[in-house]
Amino acid sequence: MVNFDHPDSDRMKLLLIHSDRMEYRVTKAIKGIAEDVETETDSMEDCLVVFCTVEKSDVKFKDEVVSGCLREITSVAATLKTEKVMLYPYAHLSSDLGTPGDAKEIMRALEAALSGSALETKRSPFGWYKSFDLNCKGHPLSELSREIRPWTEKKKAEESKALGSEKKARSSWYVLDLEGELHPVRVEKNKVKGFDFKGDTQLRKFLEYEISKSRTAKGEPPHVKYMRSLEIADYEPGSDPGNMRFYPKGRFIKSLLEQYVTSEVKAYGGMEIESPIMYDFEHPSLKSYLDRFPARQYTIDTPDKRVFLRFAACFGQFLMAHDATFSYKQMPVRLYEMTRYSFRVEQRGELTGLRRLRSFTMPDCHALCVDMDAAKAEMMVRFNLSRKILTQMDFRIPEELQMAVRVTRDFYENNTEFVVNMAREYGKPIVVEMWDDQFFYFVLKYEWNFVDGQGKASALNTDQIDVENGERYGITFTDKDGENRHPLILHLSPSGAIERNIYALLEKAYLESMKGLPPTLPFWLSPTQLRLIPVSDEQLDLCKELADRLGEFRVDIDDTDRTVGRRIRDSEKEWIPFTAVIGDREAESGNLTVRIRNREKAQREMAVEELLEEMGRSQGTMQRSPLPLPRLVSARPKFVG
RNA sequence: GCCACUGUAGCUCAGCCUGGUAGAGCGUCUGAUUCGUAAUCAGAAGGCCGUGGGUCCGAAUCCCAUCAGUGGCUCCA
Repeated sequence: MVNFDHPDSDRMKLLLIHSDRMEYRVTKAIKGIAEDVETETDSMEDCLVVFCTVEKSDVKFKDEVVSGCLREITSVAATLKTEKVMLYPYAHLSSDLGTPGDAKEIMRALEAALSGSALETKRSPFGWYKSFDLNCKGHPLSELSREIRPWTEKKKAEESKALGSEKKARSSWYVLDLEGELHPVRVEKNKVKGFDFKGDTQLRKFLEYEISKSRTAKGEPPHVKYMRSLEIADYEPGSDPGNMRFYPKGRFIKSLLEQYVTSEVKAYGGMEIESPIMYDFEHPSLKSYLDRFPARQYTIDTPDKRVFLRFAACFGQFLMAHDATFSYKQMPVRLYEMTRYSFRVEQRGELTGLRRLRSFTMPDCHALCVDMDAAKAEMMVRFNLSRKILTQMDFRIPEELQMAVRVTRDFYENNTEFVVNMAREYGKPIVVEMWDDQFFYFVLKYEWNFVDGQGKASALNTDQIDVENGERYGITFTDKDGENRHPLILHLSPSGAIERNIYALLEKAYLESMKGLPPTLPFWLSPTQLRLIPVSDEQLDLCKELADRLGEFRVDIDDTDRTVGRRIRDSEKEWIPFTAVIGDREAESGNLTVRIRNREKAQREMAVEELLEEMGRSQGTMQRSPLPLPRLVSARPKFVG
């Protein structure tokens, strides 16, 4: 389905002949479409004759087609060392012609463009039957055909336009401390200078990653092995790179995270909606938005049009907001969607494991605000929402995440107090990247970044103050004075991509293991929370009873025909937080001997009630969900190795 | 997207340099074992050597292309 090029029929076709002499004579006008002619005959010597056919779909991308043709013709002419070109409209290269009117327009534009270059150009008239004499030089390059793909041309043009604006985006880097002092930072020998990090190596590493491009990575990131050995996710060679498969345990973890984030955003006041994943390239609002960015969308052909896959929920929510009626009294209006999926065609070299994907699941919550004061106040509400969500996912804030604010100089100078206050709320110094001009649709965005063991930084949450799209999408609200105004829009992803949360959790576990602690997942996300191991078949029924009694948690039973030691090992390799061996002793006493992961060789005898309490404390108030796999380990397929 | 490296059994890898019958451990299956906190024993099955071309009497091995993965660069709405 995914297809970057037009189908074969959707191409401007050129046939190029390197000729000693070309001469034509008009014979009969075709009624209704013939151009006026000044001369009935014309000729050219030692030239490149270009037969051109304008196809139906070229019409949508006239400029791109003309510039593509110009590029091809001038390049061929240069190769052949000729400076003369004869354009010859030739309908017979296509079975899907454009209209004569469009064809004439494109032909004329092409003629003008060629004349504007160094080439001497003639064109035979459009809409006439003609006779012609043409000889061909006959050398290997004297007969060539070219196809101009308007879609590709358009993409190239968009890319260069957007990349151009990115290149111009010059920025300065600072660390903002809690006293509100802005410390300019610079790079010397791959080390960041200008601020005393006072042992906050993660913040220092983050800055080094951001501005000094220093990379300490060796080998693949550790989460890749974990994601496979824990049967969470895996590469899918049958898809496009960056599109992963999720095994039952991975789907389960992802699903719990999705449910949790959604429940928090709803509690904050986000109205959950659902929007299409694909959008029309030719929709005017979308078009000008896309022009802002390099073309990194998946595109697909529908039976009737060419569409792109969304890269966030912006379009769906903005188009919905455009048609909604609301006033300052209902604001801020908060729209929310857990996008499964958003798509970005990230560069091949940037795709590793779960850190960055081409299809990903991202919560996206927009708040429509009446003015800048309201936007700033709302941003702080969401700031705390993000903090709660990421804290519950087990990230320690501010220690484990590094905050960066990207802001225009103008906005910073007028809102210094606001930014300083954000740093204070965050609880430690933050990185500030300041642009001299506004290149994107927002004047301020912040994000919290996770720095992994290899020193690579990835943004988790982010929120932005968007000053453009209210107008671009024609979103309006009625203000107190009865006037219609465009809202400011906040773009929040309170957790960032869910897949990236899993990446960060796994990398965090690896960092723990480097300190000599067993790697773990948060209790509430562990697919199995308690494993029961019957010493022999005789205890299997007792295990089933116990599993039922502990049924508010996810309990499974390793009934395989292996030694106890081996089953303990398997349980530890699965990172199961609680493991209990059930033998005659337990059958008699009614108590459990529980092995607790994440504590130094903790092995305790406890009553069932005690264990329930202990697990209840670990669970807290977090989402619960039943076991995603058969309760008996012997009944499970193995998905990886 | 660019440069480099890698691709052999479900998994991890040896074999490739120097072309000539495809190997190990783990996992799986079968049998034995009913076991007390990180690997019970024995046997068997399992391979278009990523894919497509080329060179050669002969290719896992040499050459080209392509796909996939990894590192670096670039990039990250």
